[in-house]
Amino acid sequence: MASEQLTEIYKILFDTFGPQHWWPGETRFEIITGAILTQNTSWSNVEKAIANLKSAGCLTPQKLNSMDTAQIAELIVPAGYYNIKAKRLKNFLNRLFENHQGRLESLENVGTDQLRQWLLAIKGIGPETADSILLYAFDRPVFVVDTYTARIAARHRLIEPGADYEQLQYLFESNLEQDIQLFNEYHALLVQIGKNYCKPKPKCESCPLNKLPHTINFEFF
DNA sequence: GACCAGGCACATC
DNA sequence: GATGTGCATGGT
Repeated sequence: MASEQLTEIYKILFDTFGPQHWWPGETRFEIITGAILTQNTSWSNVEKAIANLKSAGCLTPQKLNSMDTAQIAELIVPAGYYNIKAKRLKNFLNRLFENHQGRLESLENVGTDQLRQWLLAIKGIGPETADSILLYAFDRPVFVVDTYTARIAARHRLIEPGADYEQLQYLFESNLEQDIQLFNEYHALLVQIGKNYCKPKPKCESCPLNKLPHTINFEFF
């Protein structure tokens, strides 16, 4: 049964790594900004960009919205893809000011499905970024899927290799309690073990999940 | 120097 | 609908 396996995996990960305290970020807007900046980028690089924005006093919707794309790009260089990410931040802000007067609090009243659609309609926000924002900035019970989630689920035979985002999300959401804190911790723990063991060149021999009764199959990768 | 990172949009077939 | 490519810095 998938739910039992998912619960067992969670237990091992939590016992091994402990609470991850996600999302790192002092404000809701910092979390949203980080979610866009971390697209296909290591968090250590994102931290430098966030620090630049903070020390420039730009980490609020109002301040960032008053800057042009080139100015933003300059500050977020360490995060990589800085031109496209500056545009994506502007896309988000443009929509936030058009529809909600630049007030993030105004989004609190929007239903989860509707908020997800609103986010996905912004160019540069895909399913993972949208769901990260929903879970970590707006405390909605949405499971965040990323490349590690896909690899780990496939290696443990929980899903077909090549499964798409929706299928992976359904696997977790339909087999776990709809618990915001559980979803928060689970995704963070998957990233943690992913970074350490579940890379394209995996280190399965020493992986804590290798103790599980079901085997990991390398043939797919 | 190669490989990888907490994706996404767009072109092409 | 599936597959390929550009975007870019910084750590291992």
